[in-house]
Amino acid sequence: MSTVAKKLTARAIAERALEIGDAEGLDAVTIRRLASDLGVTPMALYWHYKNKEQLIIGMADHLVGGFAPKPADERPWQEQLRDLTEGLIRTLRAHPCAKDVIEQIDAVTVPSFLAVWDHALRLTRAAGFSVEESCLITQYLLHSATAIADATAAQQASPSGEAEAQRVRRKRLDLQSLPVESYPHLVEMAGPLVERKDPHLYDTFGVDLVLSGIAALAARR
Amino acid sequence: MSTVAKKLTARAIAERALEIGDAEGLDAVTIRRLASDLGVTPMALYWHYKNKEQLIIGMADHLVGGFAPKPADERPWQEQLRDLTEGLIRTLRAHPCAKDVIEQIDAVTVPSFLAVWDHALRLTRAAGFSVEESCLITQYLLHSATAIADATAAQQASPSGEAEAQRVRRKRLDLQSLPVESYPHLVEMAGPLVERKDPHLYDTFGVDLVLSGIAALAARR
DNA sequence: ACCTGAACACCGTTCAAGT
DNA sequence: ACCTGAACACCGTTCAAGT
Repeated sequence: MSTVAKKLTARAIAERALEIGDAEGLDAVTIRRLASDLGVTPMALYWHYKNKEQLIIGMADHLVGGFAPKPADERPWQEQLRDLTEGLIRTLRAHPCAKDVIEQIDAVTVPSFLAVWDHALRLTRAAGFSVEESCLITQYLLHSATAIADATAAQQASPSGEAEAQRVRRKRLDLQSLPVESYPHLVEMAGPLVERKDPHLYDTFGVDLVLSGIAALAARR
Repeated sequence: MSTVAKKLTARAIAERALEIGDAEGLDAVTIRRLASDLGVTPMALYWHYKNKEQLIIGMADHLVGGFAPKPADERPWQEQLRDLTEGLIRTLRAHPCAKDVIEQIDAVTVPSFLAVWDHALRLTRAAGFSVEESCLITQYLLHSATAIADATAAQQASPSGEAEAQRVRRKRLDLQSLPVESYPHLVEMAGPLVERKDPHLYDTFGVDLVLSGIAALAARR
């Protein structure tokens, strides 16, 4: 698999793990599979990561490592927070397995994410929210960004990509064959519910949804 | 383990799986462990669920089966949507493993969830949103409700509950020992970020956050 | 219809040993 | 410092067979 015999480093391992996860799903990222791809013994990986949890943290770190929030400036916090959110979404969207990676770990353990989070906290504090409220809002923001990025990410091929398309068709048929009198809206909206989402709608409408909620609460204090 | 030798049904299996998941985390829910708890061979479960994915769907179904949305009434959609959201949160909060269960499957495959979803779609349509927008909003609502419920759920004991408390203390110390000049807010807010959340704050502020975002977008169309 | 037994092809991880 | 080999204690799942 590895022709050049690249040097085995924590970074190289995380990169290969992300490639596998993006192409075949996070479930395919296995210590043994990863080692075999890297032309090495499974145990070799334990030198660089103490266990699989640390490896996934490494994946997350490499994932958001590509994103650095702009430094603080003089614009209103709303604009800066939108910038941050959109940047995060763009970064996460580059990796189909981003959502699964983020879900499996605690964001607070990811080194490269600390700067993003601190920045977000500064903005919500500047908006007038309390400490507890800021914690809630920033966690909520991460959640929402992840969901938005995932809904429009490049198609993730569980097995072959063709099998995935098959599953989508199956699910739409399941929805459409539901009793119309019980679930009128599900039947009517089966297509949009199940198919790949329009990135533009999510980038504008989705981000608006999240940020205008925050703005509304900031305005009423 | 089982003294009464209860009849083995899909329902009994899902219930036991939820008990294990709530007490020890979803990772502890294993076909073999579950079978042993039920006093039966692992293969016996395959009669009732075709594979593990179907079992987890069964768990989700049993989870939200305890919640039925109130029938449509004449109140404004905002109030009805808030009712729905709060009901969903209360239901999910009863199970510490609810979040992990929901994350592992597609909500559209959970029978008992279809009624909830159809109801939510009706309300967003009534609010004037388009088909695509309604899909986005209802998925977003499920996500947010799950996150809110999880943040305030009964403590989930990974190993013993004591080990979990240990992890929390560790993480707070990690945050507090970060360089203050680089991450001033993380250091300052280490406690609130890492500790169990105040249910009241999440129930009011958190739900407000989500619903006021929806209301704001509805108002501007 | 409902369950068992044995087997297959995997996992993550430990521990001692090599270089 | 960095990697290997062998072993342990698990997984989910299939398939044939029992009642």
